[in-house]
Amino acid sequence: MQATSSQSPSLECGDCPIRHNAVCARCEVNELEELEKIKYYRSFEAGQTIVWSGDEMDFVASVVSGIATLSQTMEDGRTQMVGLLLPSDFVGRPGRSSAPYDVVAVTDMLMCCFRRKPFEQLMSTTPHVAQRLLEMTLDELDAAREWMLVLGRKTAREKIASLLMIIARRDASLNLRKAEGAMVFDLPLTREAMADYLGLTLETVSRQISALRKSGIIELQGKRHVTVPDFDLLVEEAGDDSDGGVFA
Amino acid sequence: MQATSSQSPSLECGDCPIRHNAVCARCEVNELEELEKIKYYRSFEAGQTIVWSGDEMDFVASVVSGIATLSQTMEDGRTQMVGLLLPSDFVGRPGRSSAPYDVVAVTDMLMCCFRRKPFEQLMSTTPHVAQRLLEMTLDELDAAREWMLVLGRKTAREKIASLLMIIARRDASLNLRKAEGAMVFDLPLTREAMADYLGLTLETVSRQISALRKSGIIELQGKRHVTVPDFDLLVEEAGDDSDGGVFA
DNA sequence: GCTAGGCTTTGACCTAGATCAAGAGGTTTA
DNA sequence: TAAACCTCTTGATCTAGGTCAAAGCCTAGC
Repeated sequence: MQATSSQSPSLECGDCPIRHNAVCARCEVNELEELEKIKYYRSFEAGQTIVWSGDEMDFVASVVSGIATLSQTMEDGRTQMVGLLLPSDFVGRPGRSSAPYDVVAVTDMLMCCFRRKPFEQLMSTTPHVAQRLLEMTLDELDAAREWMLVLGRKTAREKIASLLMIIARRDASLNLRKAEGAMVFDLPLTREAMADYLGLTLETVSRQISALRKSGIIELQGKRHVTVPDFDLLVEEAGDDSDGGVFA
Repeated sequence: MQATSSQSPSLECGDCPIRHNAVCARCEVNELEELEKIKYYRSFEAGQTIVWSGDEMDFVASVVSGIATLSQTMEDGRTQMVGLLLPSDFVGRPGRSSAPYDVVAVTDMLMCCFRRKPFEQLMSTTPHVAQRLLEMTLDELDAAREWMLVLGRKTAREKIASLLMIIARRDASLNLRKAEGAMVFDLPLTREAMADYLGLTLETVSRQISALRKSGIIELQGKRHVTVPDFDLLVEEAGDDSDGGVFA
């Protein structure tokens, strides 16, 4: 972790926006106090690399606000995004000191960090943290496997539709709405980042978005603002039987 | 779980071949006794479907011996394998009753099963089971993400080399050897299963295996018996920087 | 207002891998 | 001994998506 970052003013766990979804979700008041003692906040700017693959990583953290990507790069430059980090998602792995992926802030971010050793210590004494972390990891594993189907078997058009679907669902759940009917949201990713996530080139992403627009599946206001007139049509295009939810 | 299966004679946990790798690896003697009380064995024949996606699944299990695949299928028949289950791997998810994937026995198999409810109960009282399960799930998440790079960005030739590499590594670690120099092993999968894992067609798999043979990267005795004269050359072909290990 | 530098779109062309088709081993059944 | 079935290989052709190239749009800075 070489990136510079600013220290932020402290925040009470009780007021924390991710209090009921993050790794601390299941904690009792006394457990929360233990966490409170060792936590600290860091913020990162859009575009900043938070962790470089291979680096020592002496902390773990929860995303409080903002979005980051997790990605792998081959020697020749080909890159594949392997995860999208949204508020309440957990970064780092207890028991491992070096980072296996690059973590890059897509938007400005605030993270709630814990030094790794004290956190590991705390995990063995407060079962609710470990329980919640297991639950979150199992969800992420499901999401990764869902994505393997997208990468391995879906067409470019289906891939784009799948990504839009996930973003729309996530956005809906964030605003406590249901994923159905007409939906409006912003794309948090550039065309290139979308391509990295979908195993495509940015040109193909651009073409397929245009194609979906021409078919009336989506409407665009500017490059990033999307309207989906009928969510069911989008789901259809994604070729998806699962009524999703892993990312939700 | 509709599949018929035979009940097998009991086995002492102390003599169990996966005792030190499975979900029970960290258990103390007394914890093992608790597990012993609720475990039961089932065996399955090669080709048998162990669980159908969507089915109720009222048990969880460890693979004792044999190999199974985890896969997803779209309505139109496209399928993607999302995991390979080897001895000591865990199947099922505490807290979830319906199976998200098809689980199919590739070889004859023996599984050590636990009814889900008692297992969940036991998990909350014996921290070592939950701890180990978290560790195993994190490893699987890494493996899944490693595979996302293979599916999203590698060429057919690199995909095949990656798969051979994983199988060779796993085989070596099973026989307590190092993955290096000359290696010999059997392919546990048909060309079609390999294609399902790699997001390719079986014809492409066949062609690329022939191509690797012609380049001298591998030698074949029959269809399934493989000799790798120089493991480093294979790793080179896989285009892999990571010195692997996630599957090991 | 003008220019520079990101993003994004679109076009023309090319290629890796899919699809379609035929046949070669091998092994089970009869 | 053959017939029926697998699994696998190889060839011919097609196409989705990649590659290369050129502009179009926006915002930022001057």
